[in-house]
Amino acid sequence: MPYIPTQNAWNGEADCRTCSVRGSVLFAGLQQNDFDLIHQPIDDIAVPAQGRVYHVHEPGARVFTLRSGLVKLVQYLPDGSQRIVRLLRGNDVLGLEALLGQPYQHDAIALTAVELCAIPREVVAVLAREQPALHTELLKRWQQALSDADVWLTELSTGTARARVARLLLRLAGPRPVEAFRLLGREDIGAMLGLTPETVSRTVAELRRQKLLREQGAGLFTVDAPALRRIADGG
Amino acid sequence: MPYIPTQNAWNGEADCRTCSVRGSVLFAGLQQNDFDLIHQPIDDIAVPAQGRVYHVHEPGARVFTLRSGLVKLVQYLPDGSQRIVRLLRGNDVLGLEALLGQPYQHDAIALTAVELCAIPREVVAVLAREQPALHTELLKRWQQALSDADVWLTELSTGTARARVARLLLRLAGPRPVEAFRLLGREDIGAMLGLTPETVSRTVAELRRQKLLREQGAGLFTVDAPALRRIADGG
DNA sequence: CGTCAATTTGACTACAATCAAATTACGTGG
DNA sequence: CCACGTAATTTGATTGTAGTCAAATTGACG
Repeated sequence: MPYIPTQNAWNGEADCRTCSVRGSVLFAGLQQNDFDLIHQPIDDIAVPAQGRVYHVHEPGARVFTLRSGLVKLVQYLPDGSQRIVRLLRGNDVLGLEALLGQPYQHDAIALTAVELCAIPREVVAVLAREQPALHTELLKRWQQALSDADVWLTELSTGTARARVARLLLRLAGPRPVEAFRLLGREDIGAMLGLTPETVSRTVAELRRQKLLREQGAGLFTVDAPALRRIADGG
Repeated sequence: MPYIPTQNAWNGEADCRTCSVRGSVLFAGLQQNDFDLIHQPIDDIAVPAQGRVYHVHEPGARVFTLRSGLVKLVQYLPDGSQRIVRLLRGNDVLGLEALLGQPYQHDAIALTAVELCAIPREVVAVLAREQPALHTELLKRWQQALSDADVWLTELSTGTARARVARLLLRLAGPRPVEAFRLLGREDIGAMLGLTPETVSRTVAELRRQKLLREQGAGLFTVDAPALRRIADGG
């Protein structure tokens, strides 16, 4: 049962010189004439929640910049069970493997409604050749992804269920836990932490009883960051 | 107790135009005059078992090519416990983050006696600029590392202790499990799989009783690959 | 309001962690 | 080469935590 019926991406604008990629860190510093080098369309894409951005093993034709929303990268085990190996949010890049002519390594699935720019790999290749700055930026993204993967492994796959859930909540809450955030489905959380949905449910429920996780209404939550950090660090 | 007394690298040859980096996949295709671009020494380094290639947070001055031996990349949790996030073997590259001017992200520790080439980041940068082929090769290495990290997480941090150990053994045995291999210490195996040394010991012992793992003498082992695969896939 | 899926809760089991002790392997110096 | 001391590994007994299976509840959506 690894396969969820595919909900395809919705293709929008055919060209987006004015689109916000230009404001994204990835493309910051490009001049107008750099955009003249682009001979293929950069698509502006919207994907609804649960929709697929790309499918594992699909030939990697485009690199994506995430403009808004949340995307999960999923990998499958032979027995059909799944593991979420990374979460991507605003301004993250996905599908970098396309630049090497490789097929995509994961299923990329939208967790919320998502907007992204789909850039043909040829376009990125050309721009990178002309613009060393963009090029360096790409390398940094690659390294960032790698570093994320390592931290993900270390933090979210080690320790008790309580500690793992605490670490994930801190991550979802963001660097300064001022604003409320939306909680993910129990199954997704389980797939990130290597736990069953039931265990996640129980653990979350307990944290809520202890008021370390508080619902603000409309499915939005805030955390008691210091307390969670204690648990995360093995308190 | 996260710190093991550092055993430093042993510096050897000051220059190695004739050294085997040239034969490595990374530098394959370079011409003699490409080597003329090198104005800084490429050191040939030997590190004894348990020695450190580099230390986490140390400024990343050089990229390394592993010529022989086995290296682990280690990351630490706030509580001092450690997790091995990758294993590197012949012809793998480590310390790529140095190319971006970043500090090293891990402790790189030799599991066996190790030989490697230490290449100043400036050298790689220059060569990469002159030789698009090398450049592409670098990107591939980066992507490879990322892909390894994802598989590592999915395979080695998911499922029962039995399944994890089975997957690790298959990995250590190599693609075609013809030749014998050396088993790692129980603590290291534990740090890779997220298990305690005791659990690893018990699990390994059971696999040996079932003759799915056989000692050939001198601490060398062979596996019953098909049987282990069944266990790995949740049989 | 009814249906279906997701979540919660409960009871029980299985598995791995922990603590402790015994044994083995290994490097060192006699 | 052997004896010793130390570290690593194995084994045992017990506890604690998470998995499993099942049922009840909630929630979303038509």
